[in-house]
Amino acid sequence: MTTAPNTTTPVTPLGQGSGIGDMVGFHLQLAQGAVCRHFADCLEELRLTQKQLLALWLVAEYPGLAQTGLGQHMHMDRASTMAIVNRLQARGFVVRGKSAADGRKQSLHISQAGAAALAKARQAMAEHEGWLKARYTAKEVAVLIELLTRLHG
Amino acid sequence: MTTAPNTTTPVTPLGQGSGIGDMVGFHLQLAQGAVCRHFADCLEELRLTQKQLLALWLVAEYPGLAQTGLGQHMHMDRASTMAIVNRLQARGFVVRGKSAADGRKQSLHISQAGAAALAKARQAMAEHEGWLKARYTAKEVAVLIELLTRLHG
DNA sequence: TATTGTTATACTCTATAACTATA
DNA sequence: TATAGTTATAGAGTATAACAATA
Repeated sequence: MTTAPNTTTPVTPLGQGSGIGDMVGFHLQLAQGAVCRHFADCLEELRLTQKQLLALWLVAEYPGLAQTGLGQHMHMDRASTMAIVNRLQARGFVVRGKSAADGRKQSLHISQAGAAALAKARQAMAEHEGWLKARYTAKEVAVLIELLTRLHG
Repeated sequence: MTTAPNTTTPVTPLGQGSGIGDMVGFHLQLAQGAVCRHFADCLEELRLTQKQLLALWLVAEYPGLAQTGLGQHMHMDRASTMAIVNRLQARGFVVRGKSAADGRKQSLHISQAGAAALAKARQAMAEHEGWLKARYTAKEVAVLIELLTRLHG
């Protein structure tokens, strides 16, 4: 037995019928998905994902950062951090060195090629963030960032 | 040549030095990651991911929904939707039928086991959302949902 | 021709476990 | 003992391409 077709079903992203629209988690998930897709379009040429660019950016900002430190900044465990750094290193964007003070730790640095890629990525990021922020006022952007920071800060 | 160790590097999630903290996309990514991890903890017993629960919930809310319709609600393409529905079907939570009106379309329905799992998931979701919303006032929750809806709506 | 579902394939991210080395 | 890195492995999600069935 089949029911009526749903060609007339309204495509309201998250309906209010059963409280599904009241779940912040679902809204966050869909918003992140939309932003991630647009990010991928903007950085298609550089072939950098959100995670990869964030890692590259952080290594540039904190020269000599260890992998565990990078993982703490990005809220990732050791194995996940390894995977990201491996990809950046394979493309020659990041250099692994030994920490002078603690032999167990890595000392991550951005390479010349990495710095060049980061510079290009920053331009693409500006376009991407412009698209994102176009739907907000400056004050709303600040509010959104503050509210999101309460979740990951 | 190695640089100084970074044991003293402050773990400020997104520093302000190079504008990285001004990127909404990064904040969104980290927030979604944190929420996703807590979601996984709360729904560990049911072994349902955010995507799987959202799909199950939508099928329950729109009986007879086709896979393309489900994909539109969740902003996913056909192949990605297939993967989600396959997992739900493999666990007996969702039933595939043929649409009576359009032979090309599926007619998705929730099963009895799926409804039971959804009921349990709703309780776990309440705990999860409570944890999430504990850091906001009711008005802030409404603002956050509205701002996120502008991204995926 | 266009749409829907399907399969195959590949890549990214995530996580766990076990191992090595260093503290 | 604890920490940092590494490797192997597995699962989830995402995406593209090609194909069959139906409109």
